[in-house]
Amino acid sequence: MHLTTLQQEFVLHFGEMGSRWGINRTVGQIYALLFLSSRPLNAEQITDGLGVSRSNTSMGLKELQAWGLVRLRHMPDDRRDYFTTPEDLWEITRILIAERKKREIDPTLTKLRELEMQGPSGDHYAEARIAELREMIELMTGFYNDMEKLETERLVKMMTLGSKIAGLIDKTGSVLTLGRRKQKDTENGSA
Amino acid sequence: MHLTTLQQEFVLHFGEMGSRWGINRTVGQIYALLFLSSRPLNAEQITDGLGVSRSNTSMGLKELQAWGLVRLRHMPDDRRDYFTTPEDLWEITRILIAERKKREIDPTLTKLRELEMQGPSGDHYAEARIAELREMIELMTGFYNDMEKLETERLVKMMTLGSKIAGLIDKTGSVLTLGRRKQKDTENGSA
DNA sequence: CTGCAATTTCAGAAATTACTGAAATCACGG
DNA sequence: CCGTGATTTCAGTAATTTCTGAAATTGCAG
Repeated sequence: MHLTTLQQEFVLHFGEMGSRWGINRTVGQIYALLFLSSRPLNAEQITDGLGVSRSNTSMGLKELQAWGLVRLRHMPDDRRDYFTTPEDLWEITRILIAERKKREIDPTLTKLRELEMQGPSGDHYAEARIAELREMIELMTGFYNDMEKLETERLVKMMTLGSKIAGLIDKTGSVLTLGRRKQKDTENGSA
Repeated sequence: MHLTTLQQEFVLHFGEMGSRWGINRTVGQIYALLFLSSRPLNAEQITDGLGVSRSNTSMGLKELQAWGLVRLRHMPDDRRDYFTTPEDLWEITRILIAERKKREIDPTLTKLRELEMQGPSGDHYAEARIAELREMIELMTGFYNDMEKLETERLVKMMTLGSKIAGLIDKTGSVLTLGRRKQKDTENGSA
């Protein structure tokens, strides 16, 4: 496996970023390599493409599979395992967000609820702060659940519209018409 | 500094989650302690509340200040530094998102642009994949920039509306009126 | 079964990251 | 200035995480 300069640089960058993203260098590199590869790769190709040990590759692939970021394929007349990343970037993004939520947020939400279940502690301020935090997380994860359900097409449209989308909502929470407004501007709302 | 059981548990949880959040245990614990504290704390109070070394506290506070998650206060007739977290959870959330974007996404976006600047590499597939990734990140960070500007009130409304917001957009990207629709349903759109 | 290639596991080594205590620096009041 | 308390720095150590090579396991073909 010879890597092009482009692949090299990309792979190294993902390796370096790995620690910030909560994965280790090898995992980042494996993912990067598969991401740029037009065909599935087997563990040995990855191993010598990256210059790491075979066992390290094995562990890295296992972790990527646990994240759902890498898939197993098989080739005719070859019993080795081949790996790919999902093609669709949106699918990848959804997976990433879902997994990070699961690992970084859900455990805390559970813990906060647990603490609230324990009843009065005498520390009113702390209790209030914990409740407030739980509520915010619930609001945000609720919103996430709604967005998660949307088809990609609609999400892309939303993102493209950007802040225009917020113009649709006034501060009371009612939805306003915007653009497409008929002749009479009389029935206006706030902004 | 004696911690209540509630504080203890919360602090320990944040310490454990720290590594998943890209901070170390002590930093997580310091933040947690300040978050639950109704009054500013000085470094010594933190140190013995958590049972870590004074120097560790100092480094942790420095990191939290670098994140913008902790603020310095001063008390009359006391030359020690006191620390608090911002009160407003939305402000905290904005800071967190902005900082994570800065650390986890911006460097990659820069790198991708850099790679594209290097011109043709002969690896069409990799080039296409990199361009595609850059475009998606640009779309998402662009959307983020728009959302970032909104007042909190509007954001909350948006999140509360949840998927209803997406109902406003049809797949062509035009904005539909929804609810508030006058008597004539004739001019309808898709959903 | 047996043999062999592919893969995984795992104990220890290597690398990285976090933490401490001692010394240095800072900053203010006298 | 000097002295004192507060804070930071930093070299060394401790703890944790990552990586390796060897051994174990898997699973398939003959």
